[in-house]
Amino acid sequence: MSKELSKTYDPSGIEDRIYAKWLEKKYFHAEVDERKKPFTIVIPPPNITGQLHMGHALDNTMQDILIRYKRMQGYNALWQPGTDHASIATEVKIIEKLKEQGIDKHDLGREKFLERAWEWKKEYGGRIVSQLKKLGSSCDWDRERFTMDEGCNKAVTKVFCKMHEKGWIYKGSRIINWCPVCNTSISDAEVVYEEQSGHLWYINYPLVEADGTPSKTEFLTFATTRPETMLGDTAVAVNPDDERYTYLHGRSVWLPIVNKAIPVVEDNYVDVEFGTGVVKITPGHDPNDFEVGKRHNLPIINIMNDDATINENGGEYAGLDRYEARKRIVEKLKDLGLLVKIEDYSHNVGTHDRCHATIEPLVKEQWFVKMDELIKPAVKAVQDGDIKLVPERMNKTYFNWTDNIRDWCISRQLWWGHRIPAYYCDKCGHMVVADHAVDTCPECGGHMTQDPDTLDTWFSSALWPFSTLGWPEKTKELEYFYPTDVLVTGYDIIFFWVIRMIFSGFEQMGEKPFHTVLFHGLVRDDKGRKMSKSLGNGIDPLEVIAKYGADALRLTLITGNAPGNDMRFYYERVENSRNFANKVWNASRFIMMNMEGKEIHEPKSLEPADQWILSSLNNLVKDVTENLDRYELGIAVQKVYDFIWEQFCDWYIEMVKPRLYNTDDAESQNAALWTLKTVLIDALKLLHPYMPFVTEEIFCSIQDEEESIMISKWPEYREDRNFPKQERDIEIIKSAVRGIRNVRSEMNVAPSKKAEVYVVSDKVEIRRTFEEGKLFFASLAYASEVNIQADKTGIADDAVSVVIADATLYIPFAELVDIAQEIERLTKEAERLTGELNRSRGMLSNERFISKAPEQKVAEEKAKLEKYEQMMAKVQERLTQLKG
RNA sequence: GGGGUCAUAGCUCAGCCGGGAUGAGCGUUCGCCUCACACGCGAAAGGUCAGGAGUUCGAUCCUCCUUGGCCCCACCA
Repeated sequence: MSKELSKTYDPSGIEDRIYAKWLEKKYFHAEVDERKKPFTIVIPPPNITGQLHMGHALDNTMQDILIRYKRMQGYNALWQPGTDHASIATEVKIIEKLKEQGIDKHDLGREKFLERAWEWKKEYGGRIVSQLKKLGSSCDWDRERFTMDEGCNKAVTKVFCKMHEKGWIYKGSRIINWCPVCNTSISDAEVVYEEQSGHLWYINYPLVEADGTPSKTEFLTFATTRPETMLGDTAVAVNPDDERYTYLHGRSVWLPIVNKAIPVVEDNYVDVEFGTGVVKITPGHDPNDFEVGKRHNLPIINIMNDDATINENGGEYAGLDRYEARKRIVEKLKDLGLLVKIEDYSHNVGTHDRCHATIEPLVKEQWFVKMDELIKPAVKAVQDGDIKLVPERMNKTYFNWTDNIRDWCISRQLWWGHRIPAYYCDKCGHMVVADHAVDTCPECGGHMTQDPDTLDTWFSSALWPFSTLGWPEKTKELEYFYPTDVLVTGYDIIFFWVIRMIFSGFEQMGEKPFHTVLFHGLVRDDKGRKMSKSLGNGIDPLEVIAKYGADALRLTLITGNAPGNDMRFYYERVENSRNFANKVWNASRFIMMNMEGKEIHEPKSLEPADQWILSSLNNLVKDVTENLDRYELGIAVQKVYDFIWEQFCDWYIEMVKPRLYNTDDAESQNAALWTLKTVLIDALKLLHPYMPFVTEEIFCSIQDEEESIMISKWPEYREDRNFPKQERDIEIIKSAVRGIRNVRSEMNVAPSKKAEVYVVSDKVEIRRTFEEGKLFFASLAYASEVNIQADKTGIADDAVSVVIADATLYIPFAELVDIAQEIERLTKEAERLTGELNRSRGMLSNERFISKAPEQKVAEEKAKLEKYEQMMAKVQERLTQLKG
């Protein structure tokens, strides 16, 4: 049955072999089965450009834990996998690659470019998937999807058409964020603000005289960080309540360089406190100015080309880069004597989250999703707890966004992505939005051309929970698995993705996409810095797997961290996880070695130690299950870890060794072996979601009945394995042993010396249990035998005499340290009990409590009070005894 | 400007929404290669739970204030 196992656990080789077996047996595959309850998770689709990083590793480990746990609990567990086309990220990559070959995207043309993109997808798109497999992810790979596969495309087009019909998708000319490097518009969420040091230029505009010419004496001073935008100025604004400038009302100022008059407008947007209290208004290139312009009907002048060079509206500056134009305009203003001063100024500048180029606000015609109505059910669902965010504090972040929501700019000037299903007539300009290609204009019969733009990559991700299950077709999968259960993701994409999935789910399916969102934090480096390519501080999960095994990596990512918090990753922690895998391995190896050649049967009677460990395991099962149900993955596994290492390995296995080695008592030996095996198997099951490989490997070696731990049954709490008395007894024995070890260590007793311990105690249970018994702790130090014998000598009650190296020590039984410490402890205990007694008495003398609280509560309180009083009496008695 | 979050052992962090700081890993000190495991075993040292005030019989946990980090959102020209 069992075979020779190596001394240390070596995950390499084992993991791939086991994963291949799981795949072959189709354990990951879920079919619709009305007899079973579904449990569904959709994967946050990794980008096809992606390489597995620590964030993925964490995210997918969490999902795998939940899905394996539920699968073992008997749910029909589906982990729906897939990848994301990642419109802009991929396009950028392909452009880069083309550049290496000296090819420009536009020279290649759209069609050829897309061919390259698909080739690229074919070549690299599967890379991340194979990396996820290395991690042990139990995704149903037969159902793998892609955001640009046929079904998803259908879903996207359908949603676009539906929402357009409803008026919730519209085309409009608005100020948008323009990335001059990527040459596309981007949504607000994609803008990241970076602190940049720049300058504040104070500039004078001359007032306009009554005859329409610029004044030579009267000037208006204002400050700007972007002087070049003056080419597009169409007004100057002051606050209507600013008394300094009331004289300006109704007047105009002269726009130098451009040489024309522009009006002074009054608007509350202007902050009286800042700068000079005067703002130049450039509606074409500033979101706030755009709003001001709308309020005052100001013309919009676009002065910039898509590549952020100045266009023909910039006169002599046309063709210059924005920064070059800035330089020259400042020089010119200086020459004109209109430059007042330059201050150093540090301010936030919007940049593109992909390429970090400074974004340029531009007025362009783009497609938008109207958010005000769409967002309502999404807000309500979280408010009502219909969708739970874990940890709960994420609600605030969520509402912070929904309360300030703006329309979503969904069109991108990119080629790789879902092309907008809008068609325009070349002749009359008529537009048709349709879910099929439209060639001829229904109005004039002219030729129609499709909108060149594609959709924001998050548009398709928003539909992911139902598009992957077959929507818009009415599939049995959709019926059965939707709504899904838990979504696991990082808090950093709550706006990009989570909210958009929620409102899309309600809008398209009429139902939430999932009932729980489990957020995790960022994985940082050992110094707490974000892992990034530019810093070069990223740790490759695949390297960690290669060196320590996937189990060790998984355990490291899950422990020592509360939900939603960022975590630091460092190798010492991985080593600890690896050590734990090894510990489990060796404990199992020990048990298997002792099982060798023996027929183990369920014992007729168990010894207290066996009952103790079974009972502890029983509690553990309950604890772990409860914590998993609360998504406390870290706490749950910590408990398994402690149980296996401390209770099971350090105590139980050591306690049981004499029985294993004693061939005279076959019954006792069998009971010990049966218990070892039983406890180990259940503990392995509890550990399996976290460390799937090592647990599977051991499980398959130690028993023949079942072929895989991953489809075995999750342990359940059993009343018949609840032995509270034995738990207490063994705890006392443990504290006795600890006390003895303590004394040994402090007295520096040579390992070869034998320690004899005589217990004289009124603890009847102990006496009965270990009467003339022998506890052998090989690990105590060499040959330390602890004889616990009753009534050996007549020492005081509750004390132990330890004979070590010919000296006899007396140790108080309760603590087995010394009397002073016990007195201290008891004094504290008395203090605590005083508090408890006061509270309890207070409550019971409170009429309102007596009259209003449920009877059961009052009874409980009374019982408590009685208990406290008894405890207090005991403590007091013992204290006087000790002091006396 | 708005919001969140953190401050617990030398380091990194847990601590179950008021009741003995039970802590964990790493590190440190001491003793051990004991026939599962030195990726191990045993023992120990180390914390006025940031500071202050309040509520309470009782606060690391609740309220307020102060200080110092981190993050998100908005963005003032």
